Amino acid sequence: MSINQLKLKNQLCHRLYVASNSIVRAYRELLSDLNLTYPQYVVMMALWEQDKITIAELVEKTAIDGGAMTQILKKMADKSLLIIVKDQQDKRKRLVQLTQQGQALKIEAVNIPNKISCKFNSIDSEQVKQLMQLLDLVVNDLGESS
Amino acid sequence: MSINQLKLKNQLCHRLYVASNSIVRAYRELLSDLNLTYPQYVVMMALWEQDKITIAELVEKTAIDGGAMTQILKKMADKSLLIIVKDQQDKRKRLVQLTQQGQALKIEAVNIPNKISCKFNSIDSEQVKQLMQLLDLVVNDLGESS
DNA sequence: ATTATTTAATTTGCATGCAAAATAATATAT
DNA sequence: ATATATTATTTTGCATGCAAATTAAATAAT
Repeated sequence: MSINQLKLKNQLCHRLYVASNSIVRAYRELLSDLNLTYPQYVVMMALWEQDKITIAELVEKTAIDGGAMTQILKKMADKSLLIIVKDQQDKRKRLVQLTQQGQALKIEAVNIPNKISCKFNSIDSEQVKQLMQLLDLVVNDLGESS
Repeated sequence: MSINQLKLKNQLCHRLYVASNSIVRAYRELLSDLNLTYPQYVVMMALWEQDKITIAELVEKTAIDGGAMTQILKKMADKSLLIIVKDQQDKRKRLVQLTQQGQALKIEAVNIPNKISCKFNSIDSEQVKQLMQLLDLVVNDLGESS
């Protein structure tokens, strides 16, 4: 019983590992046109939704590691997609703000979700919704312990 | 329409990204007892299923990148979990073989799947099965292009 | 048989993910 | 008010994931 559970075929985690790498890989070619990595794209999406937020808020929204976030933002600032300014009220905090170039990139990114959707032939939008709901349950169950 | 699709909340990929990191993180504490990282654990599971296979077969089974696999195997060999021997029939190939220590580790790992299962309170085994099936569909749809 | 092609692994360089330590600034406690 | 604790961010070190170049060995082609 427990021995079968040790098989890769029966493991949710390995499925997630493979699926996550697989879909990020699918994004990679589309994102290379925008000169963005996937985590950088996630940061852009978060900022397109709400601009001028703190790094902590960005970490919260994107679930990207804080240590990695510092590096990612630095590279994005080098590409003039955003600037990082000190919060005058609380000098520990830093605010991330899109440049015009960063805002403009949204127009080029608008079609990416559709292009990705086109790759899914054996799964309909209802199943995608279902999948996302199940994933949320998994994350919630795991997130409380940490 | 397309604009809503750009929101993180509506993106399957970001859900997968978060879920995958989240569950690997959950494994991390359990695996630290065995002195294994998650990818190393995946390699062990593959070898517990079938020992003495080529590196290419291991890459195929685990979906771990070939370049990374070289490094991972090197570290695992350093820990005396396995040895890497040349294939006498085809000297390009190398065979990966568990040591006694590597085989013995399986006994300590048997309980890990159960310990992980215990963390899932809001999802039953039927839903896990469903989730795995949906993930397989996603991977299949994406895998064919590459 | 010699050359060209393909296959199996390794190496290299870059971008995270993450834990842990270090910094800097604010808030708390006494 | 001063010492202590907490918060926000950065830094460091290690382990991948991945693309691209490299090396070695087996195959195919002429």
